[in-house]
Amino acid sequence: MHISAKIDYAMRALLTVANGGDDPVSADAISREQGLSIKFLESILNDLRKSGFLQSRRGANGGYVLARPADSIFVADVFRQLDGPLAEVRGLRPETAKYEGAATNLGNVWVAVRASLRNVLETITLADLLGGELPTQIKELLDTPDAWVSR
Amino acid sequence: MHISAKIDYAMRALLTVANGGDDPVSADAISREQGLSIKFLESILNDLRKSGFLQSRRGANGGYVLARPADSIFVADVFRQLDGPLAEVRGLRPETAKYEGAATNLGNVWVAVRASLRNVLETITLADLLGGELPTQIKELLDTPDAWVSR
DNA sequence: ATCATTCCTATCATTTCTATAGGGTATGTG
DNA sequence: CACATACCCTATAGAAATGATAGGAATGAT
Repeated sequence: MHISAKIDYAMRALLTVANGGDDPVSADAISREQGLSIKFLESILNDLRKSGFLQSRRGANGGYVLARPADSIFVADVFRQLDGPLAEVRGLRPETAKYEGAATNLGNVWVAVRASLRNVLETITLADLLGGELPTQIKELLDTPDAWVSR
Repeated sequence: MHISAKIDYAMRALLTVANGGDDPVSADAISREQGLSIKFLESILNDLRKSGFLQSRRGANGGYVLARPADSIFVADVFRQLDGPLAEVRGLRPETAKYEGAATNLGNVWVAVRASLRNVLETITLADLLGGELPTQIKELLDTPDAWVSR
């Protein structure tokens, strides 16, 4: 799974905005705090606004605030709006890919992949990430030291 | 997560070959059974051979056989050889991406994503898929009807 | 007015993805 | 030995995605 720069930047931008509370946070401020290219960031902020995650205010002292509470924005929501479905096979939904002969059961793998991604991405909110308290089953995933090493 | 045509075709090819037992299965036969473009398939079969999954035999009655037992080839192995690491963020390993300020905890999400992918892809073998019996925790993932609908 | 800031459109270089083409090479069979 | 079969290698290429950059228009606060 390739997690794109776009999603990574979008999450960082959302967290920075959420961290600012009710005060608008400007693109420039986000760009500086997170070290992101301003122009690329601008286009992502625009996507986030159009997707209903952010509200913007123009002019002096303008910037962005969350359009919804931080505990109602799940990581999965951001993925779906900016990158499309969590899991696709050759551009198809996992459950729609049909297989013949020896590959009959392969579809089950792709559906299981999607289900396991959902278990992570649909349970974590912006508020969780700001507070540093992740859901129990995520903590369990991270508690095995094995989770932190490359294979 | 985009599961590429390459991985999809590779899995289907491996399963078809595995299904043939000790008899070599030709690229042409795989292409016909699975409905895959012959030339693209050939290049994938070559990758699979170089990666140590397949053994090839040239000439009449040639084709491919598994180079290792079907119960020792995990889906994750195929991903890693053909597509690289299971999860990457901007081309980096999940645990190496560092985050500042409000995004401090974001890295945990990516590590959790990888861990959950491992729970699926590192537990399913070619033999499981041929036999139609998947590991218990995968069955549990698939048993909820929810797993089969799009979001 | 002026300045800060978002918003819009266009462009673009690079890489990845999904192939296709053509011929070279090895091997088993008759 | 000839021949058919089938893998093997290199090169090319169109399309899409990725990760930006540029310039200026619109808006809002003071």
